[in-house]
Amino acid sequence: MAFKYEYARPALTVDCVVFGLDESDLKVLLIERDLPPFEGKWALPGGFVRVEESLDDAALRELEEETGLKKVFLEQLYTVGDLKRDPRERVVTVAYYALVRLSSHKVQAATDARQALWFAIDDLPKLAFDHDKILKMAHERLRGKVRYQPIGFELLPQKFTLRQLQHLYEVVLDRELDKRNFRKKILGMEILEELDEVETDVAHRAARLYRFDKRAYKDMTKQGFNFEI
Amino acid sequence: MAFKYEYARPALTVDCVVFGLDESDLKVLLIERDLPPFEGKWALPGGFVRVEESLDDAALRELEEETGLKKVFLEQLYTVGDLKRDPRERVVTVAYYALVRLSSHKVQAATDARQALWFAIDDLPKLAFDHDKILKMAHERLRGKVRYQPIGFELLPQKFTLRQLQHLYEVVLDRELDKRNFRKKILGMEILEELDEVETDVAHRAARLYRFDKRAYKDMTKQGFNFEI
DNA sequence: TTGACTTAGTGTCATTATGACACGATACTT
DNA sequence: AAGTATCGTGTCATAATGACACTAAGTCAA
Repeated sequence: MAFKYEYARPALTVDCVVFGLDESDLKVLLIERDLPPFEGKWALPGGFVRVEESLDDAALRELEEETGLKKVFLEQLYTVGDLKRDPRERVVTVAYYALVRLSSHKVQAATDARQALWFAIDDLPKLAFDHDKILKMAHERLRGKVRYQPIGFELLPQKFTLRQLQHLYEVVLDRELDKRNFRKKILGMEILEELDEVETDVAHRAARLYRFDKRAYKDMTKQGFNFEI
Repeated sequence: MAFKYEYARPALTVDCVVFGLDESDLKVLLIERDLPPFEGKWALPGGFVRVEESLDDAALRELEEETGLKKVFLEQLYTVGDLKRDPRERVVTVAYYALVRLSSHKVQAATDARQALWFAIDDLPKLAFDHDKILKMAHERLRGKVRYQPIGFELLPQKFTLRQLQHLYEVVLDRELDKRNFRKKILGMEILEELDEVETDVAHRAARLYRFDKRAYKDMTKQGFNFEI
């Protein structure tokens, strides 16, 4: 009990909503808590912010400690500070959301977590604290932002087919898109690099692979281009 | 020094970027600090979050204490927690932005502030801490959000002319809009209530007054309507 | 009262963007 | 060789956008 202050201070934590995508669903990574409160319950990965680290660093550190994930796309979401959200004491949490390429990251539980598991967003367990509220906000943010910022690519492998890209938008936006119109629109933006490769290991005609051309996108935004699906 | 914790805790504050609109400019409300650090410098109104109040309440309280403003539109913006942003110690601040009807609120400096003054957004003084960075974020958020959420009305009197509404968008978006197209678009949305009143005290033909019909807007959003300028 | 001045209020048309829609080509499987 | 699954492609009707100019109404000053 070495730190003393004149006025009471809320505890400060970070929590992360980690999204991933597979062939069928949008998924969220949850951990099973290994400590009270809510021991044994599912929760968002997260933990206390250290006094000598930035908020972003805290989120990245907790993510790695509890799930093994590194170098993921991470953006701040919202800060929640309701009075009774933690039964122990006043805790303010800075929530983040992260997007990961599901196929290329192995998750592994570690500190403070018995296990880390992917859940389909339509089939979630009950969550500890007010994490269901945070998760819902993150989902809404993703749905909104994916339409006007090219962040969806963070959910796909670096090389992907147009089918996969369309599938991403269909899953995140939760509605079907017309194949021809989608291809017309996304190719018309000229932000995809067409590769001389096709997908492998499929039992039918293989589709061409593309890569998101970040450079081209940045150049175009400077000239007033707006991404929009 | 009555409060002791096992680990060091950052201090937690709130800061508010308050926007107002007059006949010519978008304005921001700043206070002249009456206490160190940055005593005598201009800054965003804000202050420490009490352990028994929510973040939103803290923002509203600080706003009233330092500027006299009550019952304003307020939304959370971003949480900033860089290590050296406050010279005294680690301070994490939850930033908010507020929109007020400039004409109907008198501002008055109080606690911790020598004075509170409106500054045109293109003619700001140097600010304390990293408040210029926060202000810039708030401005970008406003520019972005005003296009797809009907929050601009918070900057106008309850009864306004289409000229004033168009002027709002021109000032916030920083580009000219075509009068006929603007009127066609906004009236076509059917979210404005046409009043049987015209503006007064103008030295030319008086324009009709309108009022934002929140009820109609809410009903329409439920049916999939999207506001967009 | 009249003429000058200032802003209100209004419609068309060309261009562009959107959204609906179907089929032959290709590659793998049996 | 036939079967099957997905790839990859174009047209057309409809809707949305954006450019553009004049008359009407009211105030003010001579």
